[in-house]
Amino acid sequence: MPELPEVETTRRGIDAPLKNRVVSALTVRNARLRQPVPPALAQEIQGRRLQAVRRRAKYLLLDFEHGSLIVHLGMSGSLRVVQSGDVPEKHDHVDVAFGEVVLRYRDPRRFGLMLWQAGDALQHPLLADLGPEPLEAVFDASHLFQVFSGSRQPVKQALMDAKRVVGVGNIYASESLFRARVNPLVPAGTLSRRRCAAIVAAVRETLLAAIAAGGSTLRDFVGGDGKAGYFQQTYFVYDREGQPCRVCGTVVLRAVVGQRSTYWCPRCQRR
DNA sequence: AAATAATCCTGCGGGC
DNA sequence: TGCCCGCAGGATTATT
Repeated sequence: MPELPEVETTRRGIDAPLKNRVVSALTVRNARLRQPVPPALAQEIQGRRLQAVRRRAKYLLLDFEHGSLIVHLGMSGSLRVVQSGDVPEKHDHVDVAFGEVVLRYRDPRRFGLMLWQAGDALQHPLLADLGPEPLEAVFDASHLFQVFSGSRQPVKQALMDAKRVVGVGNIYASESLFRARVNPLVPAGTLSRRRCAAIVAAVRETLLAAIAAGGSTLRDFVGGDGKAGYFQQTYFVYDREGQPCRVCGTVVLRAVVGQRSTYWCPRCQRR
């Protein structure tokens, strides 16, 4: 499911082929996403030139000079660049045509979003209150220590809270805590600054490794026919309940924390 | 105020 | 084999 690395890989995949092209048409086959695709979207973007594709958290921002098309892939969304004339399939809900080149949005579960924000995209209510980007310098041990202080939430859950830091979803929360050797059930507020530093480093490593893996195993975002944007990775603990830890061989455990499956190695992550 | 539950939706795997 | 059930997951909203 698209976590930050998949979204970033998507951004890189679609930016080059679409940048500086002018929108010729918008086709909405099914507007019923998590929120409806705005009826006025076509008139906002038609005839306008795409300046760049940015990412904030797991949102993609397709910037035009007067505003941005905000896209979220939800659980099952993907974007790919196809040729006009390529026949859409069942869950291909939206096409943004740039002449012969078409950005095609597919989302079987329709948890995704496609919205318009005039002016500065970061002012949109969904984006305005987000925490720092995990790959930027403001996300550091002091920040994490500060936003964890006083919290009795399990650190795994706290790490997934977008007000504290964005872009750490369920898979990479477990993976990052494994790398940091921190037990996911430990209350966030009890972690020392030093252990917060370990988590910060681990989050960065985990996300960067996943982005690199996405880059290297990239299923073409342009043309082709595969599942755009998803890449399979080898995980340390995620979805490995009952299997041996890749580091020490101890059986990986699973628990539900804040309604989400959480995986860890009880030996590598003792506290 | 903070923790927990429910919600949106479809595909898929397991059990019978 | 086929059907039903439950689960998965991101992020918001409602409820306790």
